[in-house]
Formats: sequence, structure tokens, C-alpha cells
Amino acid sequence: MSSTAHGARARARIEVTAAIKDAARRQLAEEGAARLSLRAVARELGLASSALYRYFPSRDELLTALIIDAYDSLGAAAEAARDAEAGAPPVARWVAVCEAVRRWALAHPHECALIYGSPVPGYSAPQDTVPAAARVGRVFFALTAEAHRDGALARSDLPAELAPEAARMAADLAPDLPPETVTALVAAWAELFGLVCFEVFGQFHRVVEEREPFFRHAAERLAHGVGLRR
Amino acid sequence: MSSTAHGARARARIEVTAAIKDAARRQLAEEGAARLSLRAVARELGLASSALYRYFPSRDELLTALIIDAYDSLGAAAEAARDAEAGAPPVARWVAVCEAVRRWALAHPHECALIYGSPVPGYSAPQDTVPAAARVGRVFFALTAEAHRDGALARSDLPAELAPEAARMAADLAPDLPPETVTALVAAWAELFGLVCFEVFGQFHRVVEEREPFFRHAAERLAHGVGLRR
DNA sequence: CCCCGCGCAAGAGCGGTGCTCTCGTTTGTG
DNA sequence: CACAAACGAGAGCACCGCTCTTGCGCGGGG
Repeated sequence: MSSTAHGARARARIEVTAAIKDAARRQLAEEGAARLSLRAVARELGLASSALYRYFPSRDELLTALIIDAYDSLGAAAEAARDAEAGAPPVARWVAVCEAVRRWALAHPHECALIYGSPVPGYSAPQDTVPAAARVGRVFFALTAEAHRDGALARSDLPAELAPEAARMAADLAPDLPPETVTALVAAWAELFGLVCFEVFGQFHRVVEEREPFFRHAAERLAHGVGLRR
Repeated sequence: MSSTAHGARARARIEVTAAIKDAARRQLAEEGAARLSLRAVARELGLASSALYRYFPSRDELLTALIIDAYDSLGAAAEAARDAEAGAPPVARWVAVCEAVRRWALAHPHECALIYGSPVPGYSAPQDTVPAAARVGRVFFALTAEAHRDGALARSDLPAELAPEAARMAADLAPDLPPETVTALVAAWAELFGLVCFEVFGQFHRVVEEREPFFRHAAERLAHGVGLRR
């Protein structure tokens, strides 16, 4: 009984927790984070609203769980795109990953808003979400590191005032990449999400119409800026 | 009497409206858009909550007014930075405007979240906000157009699949600029706000530490990507 | 100049929210 | 087998956005 000692209970708990997250995710996709209501989730599950507090201590904790899941989902989509083009030249893989990120964001706009839009509650707990958030970034770093090993990475220079910070970032994030590449990667990462969020949040409304080729071209330029040349 | 026919009444109305917006802006800065409460605004003004509905038909309408004001405030900050360096070379002016945008966003994080973060209510009215939103963009377009007139703009090429869309955007936004420049400008605009929002929303936490030189360098690279060379 | 009417603020009230506390019941384990 | 921990339900608190009704007071046309 020790393996399933509290196994039945624990399994039920896991199932209910997952059901709560599923219902919440559904509501999130339909209504957005601001409209996500614990009571509505409870109603959908046929539970009393107070029962949910056995599983999540607050609405914000539930949102945090959804945030982590969203990061994971996005990271998985990016990794899949990277691996799908394992043999392709670095720029093509880079663009493929960027397009996967964009597709994920367009398919899950509210999840995208949850993780890259404004922090929803007063202030969310960033600590739990940090490892999950890093997963997407790692895809770009790994891609670039591979290109670097293959000698397909152009180098550039860096203003002196940025050299120490670039060295520190490189040591933290990718010791095998040149500091100016790491700096460019971090900037490209932020710029990519600027492009994606602008489209998802409607800032391109009546500005950019043919968004796919526009985005592809922008992603290619980002790759070029990082130093990928083919 | 025609000019001030309902003048006394109208003036009072304008004053109260402004007081409501001021109080709301204060709460927005302290608590964020999600926590902005009509009742709290009414309490701060010593009014009954129902009285506010004489001035704004709903909470979302009040938020829309704040959004427009925020766009205006940001646009004014950008214009001031552009005009402050009227004689400087284009790249320096570009970077100055970028830094002004960043400073504004860091000083008004919740306003920044309001306009560039996820849409707060179920879905806000974009139509009223479109002209205000364009104001910041115009600063970058005007700057680049000036550089173009002075012959300080490098040209680049564009993939064929993007040519029609680039021509359309150029016709809409800046007929005096080459289409590939307009395309690059729109992308740079989105990328700039990616950089700014990532910093404001905390995505650079424990990643980028020396953010000013990092941002300046990124802004210079954006200028270079648009074609500004000096 | 005066009185009518419109604009305004107040209050009560509806349905909703997050969250807490209490109270039976179930359930797995020592 | 009995005990304790986990659990669900329900009532209740304070707050929210929003509506409706009521009564007051000031502005402006006769």
C-alpha cells in the first residue's frame, strides 16, 4: 500500500487540479485573463467556489500555474520547429522557430497576453515562472551556438561601454558564444516578441495587412542582425 | 450668450471630468489598470459612485479616455526629444527619441501596460484610439523622412513577395520614403516596443542588468537597420 | 425678476467577484 | 477500528460595475 498509500487521494487530487486548470484555460482562451473567474470555473466543474481553495490558494496562484503552462507550451512549439528542420541552414531554422512562435501566439492570444502582456494581478510571482520562461530563449541560443560551431556566425563589434555587461550576460547565458552575439541575441529575443505582440494585440490593425511575408522578412533581418548569414 | 450659453454648466462639467481622469490616472499609476475601481475614484472625489456615470458611461470608457491620454503623453515626449536635438545627425536623434520612449515607459509603467500590454477589458474600442496611437510613430517617420531628404538614408532590398505590401504601406504611411524603408520602419517600431516592454514588464529581470547602455546599443542597431548611417 | 426645468448627486439595490470560516462527511492509515 | 487528515458545501463579508429612482439646486428663458 505504500506506493499507493495516499495514491488514490493523490491521484484524485492531481486529476481535480488538472480539471481546474483545464477549465480555467478554456475560460482564459474565451474571455481573457481579466475575466477569468474562480466562481465560473467552479460552476463549470459543479463545485462550490470555496472548494477550489483546496487546490489553489488564490486566483493569482491559479494564474501563475497557467502562466507556467503557457511558457511550457510556447517552448515546446519552438523546440518542435527547431527540431523539424534539423538539417537546414541556420537562418532557415531561425526563421522557422520565429514563425512557430508567431503561430503559437496567434493561436493562443490570451496565453500570449498572460506571459508577455502586462502583469495581470497587482504583481505576480516571477520566481516560479523564471525557469519556464527561459525555455523559449534557450532554443534561439542553442540554434546560434550550433551555427557558431559550424563557423556560420559573423562577428561584429560592441561599444566599449557595453563590453562588461556583454561579458557578464555571455557568462550567464551562453559561455560558448561571443559576448556581442549574446547581446544581439537578447535584443533580438525582445524584438521578436515586439513584432509578435504588436500583431497579436492589434497594433498592426490597418497598418500591416500581409503579415506573414512581413514577419518572415523581419525574422530574417533579426537573424542577420545576430550574425547568422546562411 | 451663445458662446457661454451653457458655458457655466459646461465648464463645470469639463472640470469634473478632468478631476475624474486625474484621480483615475493616480489610481492607475498606483494599482494598475486591473485594480482601477470606479468606486474608489468616486470615494477619492467625495462623490457617489453612481455620479460618475454622468461623465463616463462605463468603466471601459474611462479607461479608453486614459488610453488616449497616455498615447498623447508618450507622443509628446517623443516629439520633445526629437525637437530637442534638431541639429544633430539622424542616428543621434533617432536614439534620443528611442531613449525618450524608454524613459516615458519606465516612468509610467502602468500607462505603458495600458497601451502596449494586453487589452484590459473584454475588448476595448480601438477606433477612438487609432489617431492618438499614430502620434509616436509619426515622430520616427518624420525623422527618417528628413534624413532621406538630406541623403543620409541607405537603401536596401526587399524580397519580391513583400514588394506589393511594402508599396501599399508606403502609400499609406509615408509616400516620400522608399517602400523598403517604410517596411523597416514599421518593424523597427514594433521591435523598439518589444525592447521597452520587456524591460518595463520585467522580462529582463536577472538577464540584462546594465540596461541603459544595452538599450542605447539596441536603438543604434535599429537605426542602422532602417538605413540611417550617421 | 422669477419660476420652470434640466442637470446633477445621492441612495438603494441587483448580480457578480475573491476569499474566509465553519461544519459535516469521506477516506486512508497507524 | 478509531482517529485524523483531507475534502466539499454553504453562509457570509467586503468589494465591484452598473441601474433606477428620488429630490435638490442652479442656470437661463419668459
